[in-house]
This record gives sequence, structure tokens and C-alpha cells, in this order.
Amino acid sequence: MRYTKSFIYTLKETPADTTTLSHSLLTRACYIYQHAAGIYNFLPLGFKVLSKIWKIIEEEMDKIGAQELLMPALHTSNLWLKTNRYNTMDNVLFKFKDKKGVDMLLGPTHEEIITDIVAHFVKSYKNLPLLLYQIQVKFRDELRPKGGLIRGREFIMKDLYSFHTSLECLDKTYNNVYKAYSNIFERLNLPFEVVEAHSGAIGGDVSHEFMLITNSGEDKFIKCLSCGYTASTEIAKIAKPDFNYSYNPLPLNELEQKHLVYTPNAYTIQDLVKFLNKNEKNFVKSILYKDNNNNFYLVLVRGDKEINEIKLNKFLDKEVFLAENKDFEINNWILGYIGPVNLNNRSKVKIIADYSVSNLKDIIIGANKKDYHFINLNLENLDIDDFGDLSIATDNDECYKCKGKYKVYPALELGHIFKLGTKYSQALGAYFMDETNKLKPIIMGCYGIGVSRLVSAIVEAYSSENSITWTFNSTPYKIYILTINIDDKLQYEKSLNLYNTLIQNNIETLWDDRKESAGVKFKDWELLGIPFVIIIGNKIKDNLIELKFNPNFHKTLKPELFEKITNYQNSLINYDKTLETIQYIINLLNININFIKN
RNA sequence: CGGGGUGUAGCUCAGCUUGGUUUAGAGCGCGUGCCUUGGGAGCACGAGGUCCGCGGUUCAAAUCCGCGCACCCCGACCA
Repeated sequence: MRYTKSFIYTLKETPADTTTLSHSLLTRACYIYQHAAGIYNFLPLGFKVLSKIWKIIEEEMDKIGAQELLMPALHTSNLWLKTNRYNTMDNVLFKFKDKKGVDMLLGPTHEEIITDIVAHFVKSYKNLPLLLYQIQVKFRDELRPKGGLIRGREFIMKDLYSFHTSLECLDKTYNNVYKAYSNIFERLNLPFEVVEAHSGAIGGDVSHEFMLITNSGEDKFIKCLSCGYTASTEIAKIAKPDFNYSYNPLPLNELEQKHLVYTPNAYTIQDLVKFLNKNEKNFVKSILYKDNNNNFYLVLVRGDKEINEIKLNKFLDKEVFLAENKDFEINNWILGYIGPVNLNNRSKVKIIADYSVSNLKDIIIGANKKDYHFINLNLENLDIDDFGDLSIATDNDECYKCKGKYKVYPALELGHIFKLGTKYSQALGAYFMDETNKLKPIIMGCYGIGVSRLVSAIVEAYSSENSITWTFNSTPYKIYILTINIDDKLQYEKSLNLYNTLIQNNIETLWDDRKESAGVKFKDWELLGIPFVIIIGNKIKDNLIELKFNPNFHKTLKPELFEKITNYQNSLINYDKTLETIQYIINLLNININFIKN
């Protein structure tokens, strides 16, 4: 492509509404253009990158025997009512009525649709296992879209669904998909960690997330620095510490004389830390939950930690919610000062403590009296019914497998795989006949990749303030020809000739044939993120051209691979050997990608 | 859905506090000409506006007031 014919309009300044690196760079370099909050146009450059990722995913899906199809984005509510997700996913569904008044929605994911298809056609164990996938636009009315392509209301997802007669067969496919995903991210040179994850609204028991470590993401995971165990902080288990507990209440007069302190206007832990001049870790937070049957649970957690409600629900084996103000009023509990010592209506509350409380001394805790706290208490002075792993894992928590230390990483979710079981097949009637003529529900798995999000992920992984850095298999063009002075006849002719040669050899090339000053062209080359530039300037008189690498390109390659081509960085090359040199480099870097002609 | 912020040229922004010398501005970008060509050059001329929308106050509103809309950020939520 010639720059003068291309749809590329770069910006010098960071757009006002962008804060994440990828959002800013993709906008400045003319890859995307915002239509509305969380809705983007993929401009020609952006679509090229998207297509490359798309194609790699298709190739890896095909390798594990998955068949591609295309489902509708426009759904009627009937299947969604059968799984009840018409209600449970209500907060993200785009719902509306058609002209006849039928309830419709835009598909946020396709478990319902695919299960319906399979239920219709597949009747026998002989047709299983089966892997079907699509790459398609999804719609989710996110409460808060953010970060450009990172969280959109319309986005492109690859969704794969698998169907099995047995759990063993599901496990096998799950592992195959795991490997395929690893291949996809490796081919894109995207570094990733696979972490155990929570399955959320999709459902199922086992799931893993593929994570890119970056501050621009929305998730966090922990990694054990000793054994390497990784998990989303939503589910990461923490080791049970060694501790002894037996309740030994202090006499009321001793409590009031030695331990009760006046703490006016101190509503948060931060206020108290200041007021009492103590460490956050001396505090115990007491949070009141209740279930649907009005049973109350007071949950204790160390001041610097947060309660993990997913763990709490699992621990109690029921769903609980934060208690309301009226619950406090009715039972004479004091909001902000509730605690496990001298609690009114004690018999109505089960008190459970997170492990983080188990070895505390000098405890500061709500005194069940407005504006008062108890200080200098020991664990044995607290009235606790049970202990459990109830907090969100943080730095230095102990690994539940090996007691090593956890470290927390900020991350962006690239893909997520689930073992679904029979949730959808039962709800939608997807049954098969087995060898013994018994009707059984089909066992399912589902597997997603945020395809449009990957575009942002690659930018986040390697780019710097004024330069995108595409990886070799994601870049829209491999080579940028930069002609210093397009009015110079020799420079022009040599550039044109080289451009034609590269194109004829199926090497994707962008030729900057603009009548701009050299500085403008260098800046745009770096901003666009193309890995290599061939500079044709005055030295062409001596039949020499110059080859340069994108400033961060070395980061996208394993050191040993980069070592092989590093000699060419900033090097002068005989013009007549340009094609040969480029082909040599490309062959080293190329991982079975078919080049597309311009 | 709670909290905060922004809305003026294609982009980044000034002007608003204290209404009227602003027939609405700057830089960048865009067009034309000259000049220049190894890291965002220079000169000249030019095009480009619903000052987010509606309503109000006033002799007079980009500016003050009210309502609404859009977008961004933090939180909550989320495959």
C-alpha cells in the first residue's frame, strides 16, 4: 500500500478521552475510531490486525477438529427464558421488542443457541464428541465500558462449544483447547499466565483464564512464588494457619475500664488508623450478612483485607447478602460499630472469622456502642463460632498448596475456558442415546477468546508512549519503506522498484511516498508500529539503503531469536540485496503465516 | 447504579470567575503557492463553528440559572 492512497490519518496529540496506552495509540495511529461508549469502528489498519488474529485463531481451532459456523446475533427471548438467563443476565442484556411485539435481545454469548442447534441435530453417541465455534460480534450493555477495546459494549469474540458423552472425553477436549489457546497466544507473541478461575454467570465447575500481566487490565491473579500455583484472586485459596482458639470472655467491668475507647466521627478503618495511630492490621472489620431466610452471619476479617463473597457463599453453602439498615435497627445493632464482643441478640447471629484474624494480638474492634471501639483485645476474647478461608488473597498470603508466599499481579483476561457439565443441555433438551439405549444429557464445555480485545492486549504488551509495537504475526504491514525525499528522482525510482519487488514477493509493505519532511515520516513509522523500516535516502547514490527495527520490536521476540537478526538493526545494506535480506529475516521469524497481497 | 470530571474548528485547548473591543480565538492538522528534505521545518494566503441541546434571566449569553443529553475517570458489577 502506498501511504498517499491509504486511509491513515495520524494524530500528534493524545486524544482527551483516552487514558489507557492501547486506547490512545490505536486512536492516534488510526486503527480504531469511536462511535459511542464501548463501540468502535475498526478502520482499515485496525481491521487488518484483527483479521490476522482472526485467521490464527481459525487455524488453531481447525487443528483440534473444531468446525466453524455462524450463529445469529439477533435472538428471541424463548431460549433465554428456558435457561433463566433472560433474567439472571438482565444487567448486561440489550433487550427490545420487534414490530410484532416479540421480546428480542442481542446475543451476549451463545450457549443457548448452540445447545439448541445441537439438540435438534445430534441424537446419538455416534455423533459425539463435537466441537463447534464461531467468531462473531457480541453485545453486552456493560455498566461501564472502558479502555477502548478492552471492555466494549459491542466486541468480537471467538466462542467454541464442545459436546461429549462423558466427563473423560470433556477433559480430553478441555486439554486440547488449553493447548490450542497456548498456541494462539504464542503465535501472537503474547505472554500469558493460565490461572484457575471463577466461572461466574456462564456456570460450570472448572475454569481457567488466560491472562496478560498489565496495569490496563481489570482483573487480578495470584501466583505462588514457591510452587507456581496461579489463580484468580476471586477464588485463590489461602492456607489454614496454625492457631488455637478457645473462647475466654473478659468480665464486663474489665472490658469497659481497660478496653473501651471513645472514637467519635471515625467511620472507616482509615479514620481509625489515624485517630488511634495504629496499624491497619490491628483492626478487625465485622461485616453483617444475611441469607434469604433472615439468618445473620457476622464475618470478621483483618483490617487490611477484604471479604471474598464467592468464598463466603461456598463456605456457608448458600447465597448471602449484606444486611440492610433496618436489620440493624430491628435488632439493636449499631451500624459501623458492630462486633463479636457483647453483641445484642447474639443467638440470632453466627459469627465466623477469616483465617487472617486467627493470629492477631492487640485487636481493635467495634464495641457495639456508637462511637466506641474496644482496643488491646486478644483472639480468645472474641466470641467466634467458626473459622474459614473467607478473604480475597493478597500479597504475602500463604499458598494453600505449599505455604509459600503469594504475589498479586494486575491482569487482562485474554481467554477463558469452562467445563460446563449439563447445565445447558438439560435446560434446552440436548440429550443423546448411548450404546445401551439410554437417554442422557450431553456434557458440554465452552471456550472464549476476546478477539477484538487481543488487538489492545498486544499494544499493551509492548508499546511505548509514542510507538505501537506489533508482534510479527499481528502487524498490518511487515515492512515500511521510508523515502526521505520523494522529489529526488533516484530515490523515487529505487523506492518504487523496491516496493513493487516486495509486493510481488508477497511481503506486506507500506510505502511512505508522501511529500513530507523526514521527521514526520519517522514519527509516523514508529507510531504505526510496523516492525521494520527500509530508509531510502541520499545513500542510494552509493546503492545503499538502511534497515531499522521498531524501538521495542526486540521485546516481542525470545532473546535467542532476536539474536539471530540483531546484526541487521540499524545496518546499511546493498540495495540489490534488500529482498534477499528481508526474506532471510522473515523466514527466521515467520511461523506459517500466509502473506496477503496488497 | 453511587461519586467525580468534561463538552468551544478535524485534533489539543484558551476565553467563562466579573455578561458587552471576539463581526468567536490560538497551536496543530487541512487547501494553494514559494522554499525545504536523515527525526514532527519556514514564509504567505485561505477554507473550516448549532460555543452539546432545550428553556429561562437580561437591552445583551460561549459566559449567569434550570432541565436534559453525551463522553471520560473512580467505585460497584462483570465471560
